[in-house]
Amino acid sequence: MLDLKFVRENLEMVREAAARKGEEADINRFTAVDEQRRRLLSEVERLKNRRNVVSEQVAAMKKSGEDATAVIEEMRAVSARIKEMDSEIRGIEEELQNILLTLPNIPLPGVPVGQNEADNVPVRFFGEPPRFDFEPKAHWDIAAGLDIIDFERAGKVTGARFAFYKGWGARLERALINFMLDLHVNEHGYTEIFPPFLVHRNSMTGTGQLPKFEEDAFRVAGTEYFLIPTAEVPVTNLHREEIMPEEALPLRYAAYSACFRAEAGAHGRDTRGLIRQHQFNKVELVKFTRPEDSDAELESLTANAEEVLKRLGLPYRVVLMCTGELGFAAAKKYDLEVWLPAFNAYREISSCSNFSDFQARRAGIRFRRKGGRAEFVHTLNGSGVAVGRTVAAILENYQQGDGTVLVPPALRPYLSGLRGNYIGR
RNA sequence: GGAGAAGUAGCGAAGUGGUCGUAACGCGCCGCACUCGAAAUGCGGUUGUCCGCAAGGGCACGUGGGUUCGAAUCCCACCUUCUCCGCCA
Repeated sequence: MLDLKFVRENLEMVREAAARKGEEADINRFTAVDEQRRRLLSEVERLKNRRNVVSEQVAAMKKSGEDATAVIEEMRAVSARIKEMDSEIRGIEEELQNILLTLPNIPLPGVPVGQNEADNVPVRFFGEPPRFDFEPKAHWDIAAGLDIIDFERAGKVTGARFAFYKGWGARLERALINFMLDLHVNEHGYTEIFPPFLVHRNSMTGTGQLPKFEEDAFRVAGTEYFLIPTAEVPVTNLHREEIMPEEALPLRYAAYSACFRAEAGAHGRDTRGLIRQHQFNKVELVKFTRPEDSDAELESLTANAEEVLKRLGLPYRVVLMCTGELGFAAAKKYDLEVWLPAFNAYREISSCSNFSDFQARRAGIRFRRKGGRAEFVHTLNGSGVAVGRTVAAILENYQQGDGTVLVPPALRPYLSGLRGNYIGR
């Protein structure tokens, strides 16, 4: 959410920033509602001041035994009018709040202006796409051959876009979660969090998933609980409505969670395999920083996520997202894209974003410098990394001509009982 | 699910219809004094937010309603926490 005063004073910038993100900001309606609110507010405040003054007089009159009936009668009318106006103002303020909640964050300087994927800027590459002396298979075919992931039965039991992991498939998934968490906690200095997988509507609003994107989330019928689309939601909201001392910053959390996404509007895309599931596992990195540190912290967060792919020996590239691809809440974003041989392309496996104070303002997350006023923190997060897509990447990049899959060395300590370093031999 | 208790500033806590939330008091924090320095001590300061060019004013005692000329204080509903009982992985 943007600051009310900031929007009022920078209408053109807000409109432009939204346009560059490919969204529309209804500035005219904002201005109309904002002005109406202020008009009503000064009027009702005058009435309230009168009520306060007169109430004091009533007290004094009663004390000295005077008759206050006339003033009380007058105040009855004033009070009724105040009640009417208060309710009108409440309606106006709700509308204003709803407008503010739908204004997208403003991109940071240095973010390339562009409309779509084509305008993103690759900033660095790691590794080489592997060469095969056989026709490489897609991960779902490899998995079927090894009998380690069962999509068909998941369709029977739950529905499309779900999977059963089985045997070494399940082991591989669990090994990756532990490998990633250990790396971030032991070597990168993050504190491990295991969050709730359901959150209340307020938390979804705090991080920006609501109110605009409700159709992308799963909601538990008859409740205000939502299945989390990412651990970002519970972990960022961990410090909602808090004021922390400056020394507490930066806070760095690493959280495993299952993630649930309705994938509305993705019908027909990535229908096979692990790339786009309704439920997937992810290790998420979340940071709270002082405003002046968020830029550097985004770089280190991205580097931390990259380290996962480096150690697994997976070829990838880092892409700086253009304004049109930033999404609603981000001010700057890098995507890590891993090489998938079956797609003959790089595909997103992590998304690292700086949200500046956008989420902090929505969620009321602040800090106080010594002797200063409370300021909003900056929040950042990034996948460190998506586990299902990592499984896909390992299966495809490490597949062998005989249908087996070599396990990357970094993962072997997490797969006790594996004979000969290959799944399927 | 049943019974009970509680939600006030960064934290603890007082305040039960009208000099008052610039919220007593304590802790913490900031400044000053004392000190070679620190501790201890003393003095002073320290909520947020909104409207307004300003002067000034409004709002907020978990949330939302209600009663009243006037509510932290009375009434209703809801949320959260705690204690006991029941159930339970």
